[in-house]
Amino acid sequence: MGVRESDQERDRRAGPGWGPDRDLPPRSERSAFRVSGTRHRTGDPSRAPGQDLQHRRHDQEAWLGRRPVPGAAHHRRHARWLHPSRGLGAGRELPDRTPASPSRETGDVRGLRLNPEQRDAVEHGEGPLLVLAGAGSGKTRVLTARAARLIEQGLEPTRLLAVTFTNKAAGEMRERIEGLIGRSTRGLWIGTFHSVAARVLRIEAPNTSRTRAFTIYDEDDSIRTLRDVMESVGYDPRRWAPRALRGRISGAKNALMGPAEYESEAFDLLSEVVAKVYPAYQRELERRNAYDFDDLLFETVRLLETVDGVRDRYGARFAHVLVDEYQDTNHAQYRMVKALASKHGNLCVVGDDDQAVYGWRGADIRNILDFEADFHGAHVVRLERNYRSTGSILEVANAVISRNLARKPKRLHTERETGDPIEVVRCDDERAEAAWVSSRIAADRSARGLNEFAVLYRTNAQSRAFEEAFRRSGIPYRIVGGVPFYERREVKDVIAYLRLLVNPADDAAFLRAVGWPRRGVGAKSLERLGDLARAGAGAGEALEPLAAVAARARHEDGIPRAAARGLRRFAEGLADVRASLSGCGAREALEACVAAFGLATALAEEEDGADRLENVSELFAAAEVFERDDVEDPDDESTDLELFLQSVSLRSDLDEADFDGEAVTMITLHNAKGLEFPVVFLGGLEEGLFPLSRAMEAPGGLEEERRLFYVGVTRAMDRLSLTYADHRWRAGMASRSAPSSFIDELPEEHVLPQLAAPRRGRWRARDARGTARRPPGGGEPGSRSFSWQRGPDRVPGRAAGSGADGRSGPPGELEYDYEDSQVPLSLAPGVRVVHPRFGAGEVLQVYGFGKEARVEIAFEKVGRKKVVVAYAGLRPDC
DNA sequence: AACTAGGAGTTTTTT
DNA sequence: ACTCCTAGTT
Ligand SMILES: Nc1ncnc2c1ncn2[C@@H]1O[C@H](COP(=O)(O)OP(=O)(O)OP(=O)(O)O)[C@@H](O)[C@H]1O
Repeated sequence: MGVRESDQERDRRAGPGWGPDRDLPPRSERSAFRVSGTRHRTGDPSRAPGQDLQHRRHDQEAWLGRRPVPGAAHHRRHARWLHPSRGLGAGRELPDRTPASPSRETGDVRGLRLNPEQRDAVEHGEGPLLVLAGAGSGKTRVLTARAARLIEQGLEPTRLLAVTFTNKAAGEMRERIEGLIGRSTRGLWIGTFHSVAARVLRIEAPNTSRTRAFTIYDEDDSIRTLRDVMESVGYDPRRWAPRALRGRISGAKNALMGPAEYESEAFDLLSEVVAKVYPAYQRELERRNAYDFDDLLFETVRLLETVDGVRDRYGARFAHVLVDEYQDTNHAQYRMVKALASKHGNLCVVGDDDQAVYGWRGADIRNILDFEADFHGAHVVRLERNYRSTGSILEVANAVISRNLARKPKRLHTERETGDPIEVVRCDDERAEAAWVSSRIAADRSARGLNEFAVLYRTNAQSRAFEEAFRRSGIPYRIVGGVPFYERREVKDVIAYLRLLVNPADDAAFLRAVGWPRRGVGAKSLERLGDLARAGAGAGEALEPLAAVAARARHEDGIPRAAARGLRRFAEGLADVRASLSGCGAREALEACVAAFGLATALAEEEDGADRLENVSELFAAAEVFERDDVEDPDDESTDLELFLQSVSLRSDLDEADFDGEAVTMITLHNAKGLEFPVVFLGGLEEGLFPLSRAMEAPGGLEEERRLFYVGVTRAMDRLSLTYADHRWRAGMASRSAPSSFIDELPEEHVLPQLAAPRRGRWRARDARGTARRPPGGGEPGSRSFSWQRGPDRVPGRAAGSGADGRSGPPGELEYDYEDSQVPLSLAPGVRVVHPRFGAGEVLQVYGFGKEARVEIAFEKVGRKKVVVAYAGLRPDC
């Protein structure tokens, strides 16, 4: 995962005399070494902390003269967080002030250049502190420097808690602090709210209803569980979408509303259902020894606020609490912070209300705006100088954000040169957009390293076109976030076995594992198994885990012979694996499961078996190098496997096989918050996509989208290009869209006159002839909300003329010919056609183009059907 | 029980 | 496009 690194890089350069860190090879190589260095530690918990440090130092020496073995770099956990823009981009800034002496000895972090306000914040003593400042003003630098300074002044790292909003930010902060103090930050609690909460819950397990080995349910697990629960409470999951229920419950938990509170506030039909299901769902999670994401926060707050002594214990344990991106905290997080810092009030939060982009998750900007009133006597620092971007970029950012009405005015200035104007590029479609970006990068490649480029976008789906373009032109890239590989079916399946090993009560894992590979156990048998569990429990008693019932499944219980055997063997297999494991290593456990249940064989036989196997072997690699240091604590006795699984659920680890070499970064705007890149391409600036129409449905949605745009703009250090496409494939259908309204908000003087990317392929609009055929209103009323929206204004004259082949088509039609397109499309919604078998009908919807094109047709006789144009033999009905 | 086709709902953003 | 679920088939 890419994260801002240049700061750290600069910080390193700041001190030519800074301990062993001087003369570092490029970042990536260092991480490569860390891989081998830290591998020793994995699975060797007996090693004393001191030894560990020595190891690290040893590695550091090795950096001086050696280059790493290529390929050794995979999966060192922090490596992934390194900022792509490390290196060149970062180096253009003058070195920071040189410290008087190597800081490792003196404990001086002031070699890091800080302006007076920043220094004020860094050196602020006890008591609450708020740094409220705009983008690129050095907030994170302050937070990091402050942490480093506290440690250098002798505070044990274990007594520091630093909380961030995303995993990337957490990893990055650790890196930065380590960079500053030149040694390991072992024992420092640093992580996301969720991971910190999970850790508290592990340590405090005796004070909770769960054991230390609890499972963390992700959204998918939650929904499945809810479905089960709904059924047992008597609601039909087809009538009430479990997904919607989950949303409500999640919202409630983040507002710290338990089932009882929720019930009293039920206000509509759905919430009445929720009120019934919520308590049952909580009981079920407890039975399964599981928490869902939101429980982590909820339970931690409950623990801190209501269980005697817990809050004081953590209050005493942490002398200081630091929170980054505070504007994105929701109520539960706020209460958690408050409880943790209540004893001493040493709470330092930094944030920017203009970058609040998680409202949809319950984040409340008031947390930061009211901080002063809330934490009495808080010291407030404001930073107004931006150190990141050129004048043009900053002006654009200022202009954009000033459009927001619900906002405290704030203006950033920079001393940097004006720089190049930003550019806005119009493209035909997403492929043209991606092609333009990639040709741009290819052209600049000689001048800049690929790590200096980033492509930002609103939705993950947009990465695909870029990916293809980069692949075509041989430009290495890395995708941050996206669909994580552990969300793939096969990976989840394999992980289910591990989960069951660790937490036998995890029915969701049981159901997954028992269903794959096939072992003669079907839905009926599983239902019977559930009956058995119910029969075995007395009234009010918790049901026995399904995995346990499975161990004694018998034909006499009404389970088919084969199924009963399958169940028993499954249970035995698990028991065997459990018995055979000598240690608690994740890799070891994985291997044992794969071997015992023939998982690899089963996978290999599947459709894209090779790919799936590949993914599973990546899982192996991830398990292999899993390190517990980030989650390690003297009070935390969890095993490696337990921690590994929890990390997986928290998405804090594992990644696709990304590598640390030179590569363009592709990342969503949300994920990019907090990062910086010399050259930024921000794609998809189209009305409906960005600002995203769905997001605008919520109150304040447009302003939040605009803040997100502001975040995007302010990621750029030197150059910024915005692109939009006239046509785009969205959700399986072609759409046209207008340029984003955000483009109109840009100050002209800083924008290069519009460019248009060269055309690729052929999107042709046909009009003129046949206009009469156009259906009134442009589409079928029943056919979703889609319409071609070909206003007369959009199709000047005969557009691109008739097709290359001279054929003309119906009106309002979009035609897209890529090189391989052989079937010029002459279909559009509303057109009447005749099918050789189904007869006459009217086109409702067109999916895809060329050979792949399919149309949905409402036939007069047989109703709606989807047919493949290339094979259907459709003729116009005239 | 296992497989398959068809359908329905999603495709914002993240922990 | 895509995944997941359901219903109907084998
Ligand atoms: N006093 C300073 N002197 C030189 N460079 C600085 C100074 N303060 C910050 N910077 C640089 O400015 C850039 C932005 O800093 P930082 O990331 O800490 O800002 P931020 O306020 O956290 O930004 P954002 O809100 O956008 O995440 C970094 O490259 C950092 O190294």
